Amino acid sequence: MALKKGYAGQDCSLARTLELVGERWTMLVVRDAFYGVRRYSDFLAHLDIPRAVLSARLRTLTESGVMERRRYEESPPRDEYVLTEKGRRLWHALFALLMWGQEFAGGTTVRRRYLHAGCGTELEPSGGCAACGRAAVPPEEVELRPGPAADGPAARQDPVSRALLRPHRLLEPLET
Amino acid sequence: MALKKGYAGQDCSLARTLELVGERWTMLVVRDAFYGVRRYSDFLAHLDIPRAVLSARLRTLTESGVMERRRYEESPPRDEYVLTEKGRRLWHALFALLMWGQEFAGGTTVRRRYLHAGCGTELEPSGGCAACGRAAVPPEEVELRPGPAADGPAARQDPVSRALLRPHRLLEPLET
DNA sequence: CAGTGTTGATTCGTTCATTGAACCGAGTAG
DNA sequence: CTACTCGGTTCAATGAACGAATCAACACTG
Repeated sequence: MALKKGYAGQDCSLARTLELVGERWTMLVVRDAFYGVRRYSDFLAHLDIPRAVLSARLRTLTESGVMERRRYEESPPRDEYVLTEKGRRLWHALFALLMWGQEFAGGTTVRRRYLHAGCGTELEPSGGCAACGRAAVPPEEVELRPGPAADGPAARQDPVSRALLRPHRLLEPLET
Repeated sequence: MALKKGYAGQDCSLARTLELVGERWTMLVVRDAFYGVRRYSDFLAHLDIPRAVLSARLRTLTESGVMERRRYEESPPRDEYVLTEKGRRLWHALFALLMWGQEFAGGTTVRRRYLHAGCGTELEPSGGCAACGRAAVPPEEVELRPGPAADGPAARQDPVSRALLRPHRLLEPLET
């Protein structure tokens, strides 16, 4: 996991959470999985992550039950990595971190907007929907849309980034 | 920050957030700050963190405006580290990670409970209060109480851990 | 059926971060 | 003067991340 002894001695839910998803890159892999990324090569292209690290992260995520490796084609054999229920439940934590970054670490450019699908309202920073009165919108009901700064000069040009310029339901496989 | 180039190329709120609070130990330092820990030696005793790492984390947290270093005694000169508004706004993300760990990474033992102070209701996993209908309870209104497994055999014995066995309002300085 | 391309990796040398112990300096109490 | 506490820094050893190269399985092309 992390370094020498994990967070030994910290018998705390947060420490245990960080053992699973607190390593470098792990949360970004999970974020991409919410965005609909499923294939090794797509994670690789979108994250600019060393291959060895991506392999290691996908392995620990599947071993801990956050993601699941699934054969979706027999010939040629192709596997995909998808979030399990356990993984999907990370949405609120991930969204909270995202909103915090948008407010405090971002500057002014909004690259992506998160809407409550159907209702069409933008999600609250708390992850709820003001229009519906839902305190916690599950990721299946969230639609991702490009924000005003989505296609700016600093935008990435890989296939995944381009695919994310189209409105897209979270967790649905991405069309690259 | 992190390794060679941070998360260069990931122009995303989440990546920027992780640049600030995604390093090893950082979130645990922030958690302790919510618990009321303020002094270098108390972080050290409670976290079992190498001194060099604690110094580095406190420095980056103050440099990025998440925490503030404050002189609270002139002779002998003593400083304390407290969360800024920017830091306090991390509460919801931190609480979401905590709840996820309690459900999925914890086992069955609940060491701490989080109540809406005044109202006395236990917080929802979403961070809201069902009784008051508040979608997002701010940390100032959260009371921390020991749960059933708080004083179990695996409990730490440092002064900070012992102080946390008493009911305690978040962010209030801890009496050690 | 040899050559080329794609996918999903592993291996390896270099660079960087973490660890834990030792050390240090300011200040104070005895 | 000595001892002790607080809040660090320094240092050698270790482990993780990086990026490039390589590899194996399979499909497609000519």
